[in-house]
Order: sequence, then C-alpha cells, then structure tokens
Amino acid sequence: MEADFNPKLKKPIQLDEVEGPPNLPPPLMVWNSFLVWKTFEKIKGQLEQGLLPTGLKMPHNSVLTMLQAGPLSQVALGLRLNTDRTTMVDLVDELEHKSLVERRRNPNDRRAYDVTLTDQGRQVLAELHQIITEIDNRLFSRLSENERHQMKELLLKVLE
Amino acid sequence: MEADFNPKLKKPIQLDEVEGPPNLPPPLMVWNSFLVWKTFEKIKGQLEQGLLPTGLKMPHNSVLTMLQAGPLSQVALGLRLNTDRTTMVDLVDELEHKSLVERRRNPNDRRAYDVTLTDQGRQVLAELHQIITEIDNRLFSRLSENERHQMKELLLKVLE
DNA sequence: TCAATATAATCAGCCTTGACAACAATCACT
DNA sequence: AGTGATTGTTGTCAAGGCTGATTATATTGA
Repeated sequence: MEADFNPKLKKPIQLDEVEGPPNLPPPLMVWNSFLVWKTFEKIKGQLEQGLLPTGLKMPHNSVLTMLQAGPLSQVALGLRLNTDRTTMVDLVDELEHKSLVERRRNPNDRRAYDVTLTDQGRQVLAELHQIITEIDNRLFSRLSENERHQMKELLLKVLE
Repeated sequence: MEADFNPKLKKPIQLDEVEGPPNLPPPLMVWNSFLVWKTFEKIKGQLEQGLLPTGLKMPHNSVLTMLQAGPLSQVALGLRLNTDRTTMVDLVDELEHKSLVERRRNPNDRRAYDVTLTDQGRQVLAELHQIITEIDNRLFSRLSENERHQMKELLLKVLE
C-alpha cells in the first residue's frame, strides 16, 4: 500500500518508515471487502481535499447531480442516494443557502418540495464535475483505460 | 443499484419503489471513485451486521490480524492501518478488556507497548476470519472466481 | 554529560456524520 | 369524516475520529 495521503492525519503515512513486513498480512489481502474499504478511505481523503475550495462535499455533489435531470422531492433524493430523509434536510438546507437549489412546493402534493437546481447550481455542478473527474483520473492513474473500464464493470456487477 | 441493505436504516432501500429513472445518472456512473464509495457503503453495512454477534467491528479485526505475525506497538499498528494513534488507544483498550490482546512493556523502549495477541485472541480471530470470509463471498457472489481475482489485482494496483 | 528535541501512549475535549423518535401538515383510501 | 400513511422538520444521541496537552522515556548534539 502506498504512502497514502489522508488530509486528516498530521503526517502522510509513509509505510517506508515502518520496520518489519511492509505489506498487509494474508487475510486482509485476500478479502475484496477489505481492499474496497481501504480504497474508499484513500478516495474519500482525496475527494475531501479536492473539494475543499468549493465548500461542498461528495453528498452535495450527489444531490446536485441527481437534480440535473429534473426536480425531486427530498425523500426521492434519499431513496436514490440511500440517505435518510432527516439527513437530506440539512443537505438541501446547505445547498439552498448557497443558492444552488430552490425548494418549491409541489402543487400536486403540498407536503413535498420540488427541489430544483438553480442556474448557479448548474454552474457550480459543472465545476464540481471537472474537479472530481480530475481527482478520479489521478486516483486511478495506475490503471489503463481498459482496466478502468473493467473495474467499472466489476463494481456495477457487485452493486447491482 | 440493488436493494441495498443498510442496517442503520429502518427499511432497506428498495429502488423499485422509486418512480422515475431507476439508475444513477451518467456522471455518477462513470466515476470509479463514486462506485467504490457506494460499494464500500454496502460492504460496511454487511460487515457491521455480520460482526454484530461478536461485539467487534472491522477495525478490531484489522488490529488482531496485524498481530498474528507478532507483537506491534500502537503506533506501528496505526501506521500499518492508517489509523491515528489516539484512535488506536481505544481500539486496543476494547480488545484488552475482552482479553484478546495484552499490553506488555517493550523492554527495549519502555515508552512503547508490545501489543500481543492472547490465546483467546487467536481463537476469536479464527471465528472472525470465518465470518468475514463468508460475508465477502456473499458480497462478491455475482463475480466469477476469475473476476474476483481481477478485482483484487485492480484494487491492489490502485492502492499500491 | 546534559540540555534540547523527538517519540509512545494517554486523556479530555471537540467536531462531524448520520440515524432515530416524535411531531405537524397533508394526502389517500374507505 | 376517519384512519392510516407520507413529507418534511426538529431535537437528540451515538460512533468515529482528530486536536492539543501531558507524562514518561529515548535520542541527539554541543
């Protein structure tokens, strides 16, 4: 495992510094679950780091991206993103305060909102996509184009 | 994405319930980062669920597994697992209270401990490995033997 | 040798994430 | 109208994890 950069740790971890066996012991190496877990930690750190200047995080990006195709209620957003509706309240609050989305009452169901992307939201979303795409490319730079495609296929198969 | 089982949510998410486009919109689908993220969430839920009867979590398993090859100090554990030392204190505390590890002073450096696996720890570790291997097999059951190997290779390449 | 610096472990405090319970407003069905 | 389900909101709580300060020990360099 490489010298991971986790922005929350004071010093980047340098496994070179460690005396003894540099690699993970067998059981951890053979579980895809564990490897995905570790990969996630690395990804999470990089994304948080990269998104810092935007003042937003991945969940915000997920919500905005979901709204690109059209307005959705908060519950619908939660269902799609596997997020509790009470969590979605704060998420939408933050996006609304930044004028990236608007809460419009759904005329057909006055309990629900049509959470709608604003023009500014669309603009910010474009920046987000650019940033994330760059980070994504960097994170998977060790994989060839073909290997990245393989990985996508495999992950989708697992998720499906 | 399938009906994910997140043990923290009251109802498992059923994307079938959702009216509208059932799949994730393009930008989310093409980022391997996002797919790894979502896969991680699924894995995390399943592992927490499966490990519930043991009273332990993945980090405990990681620590115990690391000690299988021999004692390590808390800092060394943290370096290998990319975990803060202050977090490691609680982790080792919990394992010690369950008599799965012992803190022995390192005679060569009396600031440090040799965190050592106990016999009981070895025994519990075997159970953990069995449980996790089962869950891992279930999680990746949609992949062939060959595909699982591919995934392992790809993830290691990204982590390296 | 001894002072300055660095490291291991610990503890208290804090922040973040995210889930749950309870509530009011609204809808849907009978 | 009445019962029950659903949307959004608030308050609360637990888990995870980091910061900073502290103590004890090691290491370094003049």
